[in-house]
Amino acid sequence: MTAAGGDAGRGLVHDPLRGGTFRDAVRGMFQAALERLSADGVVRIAAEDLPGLVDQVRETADPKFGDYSGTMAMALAKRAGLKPRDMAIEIIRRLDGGDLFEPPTEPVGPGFINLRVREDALARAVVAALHDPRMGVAPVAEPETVVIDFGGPNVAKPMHVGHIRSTVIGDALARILRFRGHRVITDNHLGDWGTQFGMILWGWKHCRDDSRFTADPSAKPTAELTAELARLYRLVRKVADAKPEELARDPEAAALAARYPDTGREVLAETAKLHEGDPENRALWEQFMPFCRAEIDRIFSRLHVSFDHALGESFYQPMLAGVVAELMADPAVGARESRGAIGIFLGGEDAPPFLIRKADGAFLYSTTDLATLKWRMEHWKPDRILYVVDSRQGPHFEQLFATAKLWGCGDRHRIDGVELVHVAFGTVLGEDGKPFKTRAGDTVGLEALLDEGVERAGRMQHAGDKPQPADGRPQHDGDTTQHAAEGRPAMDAAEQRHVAEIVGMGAIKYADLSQNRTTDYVFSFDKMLQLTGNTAAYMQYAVARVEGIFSKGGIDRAALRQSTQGVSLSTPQERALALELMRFGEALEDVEIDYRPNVLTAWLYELAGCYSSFYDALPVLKAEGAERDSRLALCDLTGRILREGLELLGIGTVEKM
RNA sequence: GCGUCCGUAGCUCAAUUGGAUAGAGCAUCGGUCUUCGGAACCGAGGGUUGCAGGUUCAAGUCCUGCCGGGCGUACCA
Repeated sequence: MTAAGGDAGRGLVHDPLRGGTFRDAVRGMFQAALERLSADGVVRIAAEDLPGLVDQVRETADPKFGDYSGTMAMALAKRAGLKPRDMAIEIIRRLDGGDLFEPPTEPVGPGFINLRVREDALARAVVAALHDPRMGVAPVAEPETVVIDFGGPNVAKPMHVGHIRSTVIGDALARILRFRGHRVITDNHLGDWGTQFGMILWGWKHCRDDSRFTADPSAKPTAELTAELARLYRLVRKVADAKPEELARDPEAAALAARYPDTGREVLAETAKLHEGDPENRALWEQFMPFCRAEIDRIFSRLHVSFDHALGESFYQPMLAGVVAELMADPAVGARESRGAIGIFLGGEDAPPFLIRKADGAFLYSTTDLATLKWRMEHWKPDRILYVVDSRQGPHFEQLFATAKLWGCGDRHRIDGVELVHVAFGTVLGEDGKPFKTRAGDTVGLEALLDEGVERAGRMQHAGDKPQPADGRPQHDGDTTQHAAEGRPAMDAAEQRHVAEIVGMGAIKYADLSQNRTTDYVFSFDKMLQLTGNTAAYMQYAVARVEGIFSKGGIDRAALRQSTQGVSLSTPQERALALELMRFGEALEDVEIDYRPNVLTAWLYELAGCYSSFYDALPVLKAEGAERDSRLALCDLTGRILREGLELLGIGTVEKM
């Protein structure tokens, strides 16, 4: 028997008491009803149409319509020559809600079939989740090996605010897929072999500032060398581009451009020499690389992002010539010479070919990506590879994937089954609505953003939340405790710094993750660092309130989680909270469908909102008996799920803030 | 030119991929404040979803045309 719809199709349990979702249970019910409908001859439904119809089960737009809704009656009606409403009635007649749902009554509007979860079923599901270390979310039935390629900064090139997207989105997807039960392999595909290194080599040779480097640069602290390399990169880039308006603003670059008019070509020559194994360039590269990697590690570690592997472009360098030879020898691919370069003509003669070797003999991004793909196929045998990369590289990935399928990447049988996905994200725009240029020198640096986020979070801790006193005392005077808002727990300076780091970092990550990854967004310091409203701080605050209840009440949470006592959901706030808690698994499933972390942020915001309303309306510690225990159980589960949900986004939580 | 993505409230963004009355945050205005933490809660105002057609039970979403913009378009990554 095959179930349909979402994970149900992969044989997951439908029972919300055993890690299934209510949504899957509803889908299972509709599937059975539709099969009966077809058997009874009301309307013929082909087996292959069933999943699509059953997937039309979703949560309702408004609680007044119940909790879940099926819309397939309206689509089916025409085929059967029935009115949508009559078709809905035929379906309802065959729908068995079991002991999970209120018996459906009659269709609403043009033919919506609405279902409401029974209160006792919801309460039992909450208790089951309370007892479950995974909080009611079962792992996927068929785990896959998923390689996620993200981060991938260019070394020796300073990171700016546009660089956090790949890192933050990729890290969140890795965590979520792992929690879902997949075997996830993360790889930081560092740009350590490209043209930017040619710029640095040229700069090192022509305009290195010796006052910053006396004898042996490797004796210098990491920060000094990397800062000088960054300076050289920015400078040489301007000289090589030789744009009059840029040179007009930078006398040093202008002077160099006048002295070395052929810098652009020379930079490419330095790159080519490095690739050919020129001893001097190779030695410099080896000298710089540990510092560059240390610098990158430092930033990623501050972001709490780690990778299973960091195999940069240089790692694949020895394989590139072989890849090109293979592609040329393979008639299925037909790579050939054109205008001195070597390319693959995927779209016929008219469309631009996929170039894999330049006329000067140097290899390209595309060559490295093909070698990388082959290496990953051989060593990791993935079912899926996700590339979390800027959407502007869409055409590159189309060509890459098309070539990979033609070529086979060393395993022609296997490649057909591998899902290659460009998880594209939009561009970060400046306040003027134009993209931040990686190449423009004056963008907001990533580290400055992180520092400012932490600083603002720190200031918030000292902000008096009551209205300003009449005597106009300054609100922020640097004092760490005296003017803290009443009711806030006391913290020492070290704790405060820790909290500020978590909250500040969370705000920045959340600001990015909460938007649809595919749309461009306008970067705003203030928006990025906001701490009220729909922000990570809102969820972190809800967690801290949960913690506050348990510490103030001296509650034994371990005992609470083993309690066999049921919960009661008699108020609207308790019911709404409970229902939201049970949708954790649905949210995670939906994230994976399109690799969209903002589905999770939106749901977490809903959940935290339900908790805040619950918290505001109903006493917990001051409630009595079974009611108190029931509410404590809801608090515990909410705290755990919020914490886990944030963790899956790479965002930390604190017990006090 | 061709390809591609986009245009939603004053601002920044959502919208379960064709579903019900297009939702949030910020900003504005009003209320909650002797009860577990006010980074909170409750409420109000604010929209011809760029424009014009079309498809159907149903369109911000799909199709056509126009207007405006982003990005890409052979040896950067």
